[in-house]
Amino acid sequence: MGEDLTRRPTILDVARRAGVSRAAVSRVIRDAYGVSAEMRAKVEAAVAELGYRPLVAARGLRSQTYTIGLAIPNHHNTLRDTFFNRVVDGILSSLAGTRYNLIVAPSDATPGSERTAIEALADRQVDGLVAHASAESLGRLEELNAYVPVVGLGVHSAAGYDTLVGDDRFGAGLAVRHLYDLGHRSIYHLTSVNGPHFSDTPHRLRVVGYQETMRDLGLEHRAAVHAIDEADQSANQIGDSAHSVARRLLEQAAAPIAIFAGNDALALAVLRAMAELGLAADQVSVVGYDDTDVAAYPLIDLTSVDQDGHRMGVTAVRLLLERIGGRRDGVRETITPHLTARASSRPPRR
Amino acid sequence: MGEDLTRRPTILDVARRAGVSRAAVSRVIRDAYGVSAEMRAKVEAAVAELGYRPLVAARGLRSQTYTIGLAIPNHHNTLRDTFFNRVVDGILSSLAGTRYNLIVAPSDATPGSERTAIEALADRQVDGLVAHASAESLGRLEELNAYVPVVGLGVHSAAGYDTLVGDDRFGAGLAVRHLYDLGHRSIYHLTSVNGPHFSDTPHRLRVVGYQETMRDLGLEHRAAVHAIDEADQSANQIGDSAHSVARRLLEQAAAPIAIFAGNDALALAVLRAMAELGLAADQVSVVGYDDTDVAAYPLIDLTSVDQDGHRMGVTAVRLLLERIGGRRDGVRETITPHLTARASSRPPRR
DNA sequence: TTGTACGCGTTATCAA
DNA sequence: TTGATAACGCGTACAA
Repeated sequence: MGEDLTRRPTILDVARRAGVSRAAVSRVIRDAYGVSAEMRAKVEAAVAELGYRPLVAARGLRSQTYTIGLAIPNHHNTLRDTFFNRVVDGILSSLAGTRYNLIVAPSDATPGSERTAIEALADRQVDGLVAHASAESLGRLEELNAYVPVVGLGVHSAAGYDTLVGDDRFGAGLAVRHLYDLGHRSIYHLTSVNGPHFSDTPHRLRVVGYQETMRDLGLEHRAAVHAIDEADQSANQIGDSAHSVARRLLEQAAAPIAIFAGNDALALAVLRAMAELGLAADQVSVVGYDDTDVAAYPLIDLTSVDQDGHRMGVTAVRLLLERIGGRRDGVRETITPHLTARASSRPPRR
Repeated sequence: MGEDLTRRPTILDVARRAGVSRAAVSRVIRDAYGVSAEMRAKVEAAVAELGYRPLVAARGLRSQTYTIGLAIPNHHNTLRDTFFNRVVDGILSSLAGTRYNLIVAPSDATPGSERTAIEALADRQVDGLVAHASAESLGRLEELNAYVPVVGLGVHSAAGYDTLVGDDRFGAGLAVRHLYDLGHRSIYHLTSVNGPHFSDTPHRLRVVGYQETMRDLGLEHRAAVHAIDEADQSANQIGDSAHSVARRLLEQAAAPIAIFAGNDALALAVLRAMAELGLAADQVSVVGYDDTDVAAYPLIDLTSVDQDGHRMGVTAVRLLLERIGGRRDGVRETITPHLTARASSRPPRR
């Protein structure tokens, strides 16, 4: 046995072992046309004995890598939402049974980290790229789209590549109408202003949806948006900042009121302030956004709007496979959110 | 401008543009020895104009890929813990400023998914592989370690590769002693039996640590382990199962008691049962494990043992770089956990 | 049905 | 200091 264990076996090792040519091995591996049963048996035996696996890099140099790349943030917030985990779930379930693998490039809050993650995937020749991009990376995604199909998650602006967004205006409407249907008329909105790029962001669109729906319900004169500025705050302080804003709001407004929060973290800050002030759900009703795992936990029981990350993952894969299959033009898909009602929203006490 | 926008620029495109050889461009890119200032300027200009980036696959065929691979589960539990997010944080922070990129291969609960993730990274020639492996993959990691440095996360069994574990026995001791120091003597343990491989798993080691510490404290006759069998349960039912076990425990035991839960999800089930029965922390004190984000949320305020995922990530990178730098033998590193005391643990009411 | 030969983009070696 | 050329592992025309 002249096996060299310090080196990964190559297609040539397999060919020698099986006593055939490299081309023959290649054909068996890819189960291409023109392989006799005898040849197949010999080669497969050699492959198994050596534990041979083709190198994606070498393969990718001539054809595809059969890889889908996903670039997402991995920020550590006080309450981490599970949205991207669900997206990953969706992608994995769609990819199961195909030849494609998923690799994820996570980014942190460091400047340039998001760009690094995106380039890392492009440099590794993914056959399709799904990216959650902030404003700085949108242009680069456009360029990359010339070489590889791109799906932009949460990209609301126009783009030459496929985009996939949750319908935040609609979702905000769901929250407001849910509270309205319960009997609430004093419905406030709590939002988070994160950074200088506030337009076309999910939070901004939820504000718009809130205002539109209040107007449609004839409540525009009672609409009030309270904003938390996350710009110059560290992760741990965000919760505190939201908490103090929520607390002030609760102390000033006359119960019963309802609060639609721009995300679950903000909603939890409200719940905390409520607990401190001894307020119950029929005095202050709260609806969050994202439907994080925490929201479903029985002691929290927070009504929340679900963006359906799983479906986003499934849809992203479908879009990529369409583009890989030949579609040229960019498409925009919208995922309609739905509301999960829980104990935090109740009819107002009379 | 004869630029072909449908193709990624190659090193040859750059060489032609700059009027030099491919080798020269390569040297500038890798800033190797023997490049004149003039040559560097010409090449860098051409690189910038074309937006050239080297292909990792082609590079990897001759040398390294400068890639660290991380294989981790992405399971959707009712309360998702944030441990792996912190590991990613740690890896990213260690890799910042180096040439290395991180790519993650997530696995789901599908049979073979974990193996697929590990192979996907190996097939892509990562220079180092960090993997959270269940029992089925341990052998394969051993094989792969011959070709690429491997770090096994949470691998307690002996192995030829580097392993990195939290000291679960010690962590369990921290929890028990914390409750003991508060004055508790009736200290129970709630654990989760996940699957057939219960030995050498973190949960099993926490049980051992619990029993050892109870013995050291002279409380062995009062030690009692209550187990939840997750084996044939779906993700959503786990919480319910834990909840009913917790509820029975609370109804049968005479308060004040203390419960050390094998993880935060189990601890939250206890908190929920306590809320239903109207029990406070001075009647039932609870300590969890993992220090998830939820634990720190003020309305939950759960005392918990922290595995320090961030440090695990940092350490994993250090181990890999050591191996890449030449170390041959496998090493075992242990991360010492620490306890964060919160409102869920209190001195017992007298 | 099988084998030969070339090319993919890059780096390493050697010569100039 | 630079350039020509041979690898790296694999896929695929083309020839046999």
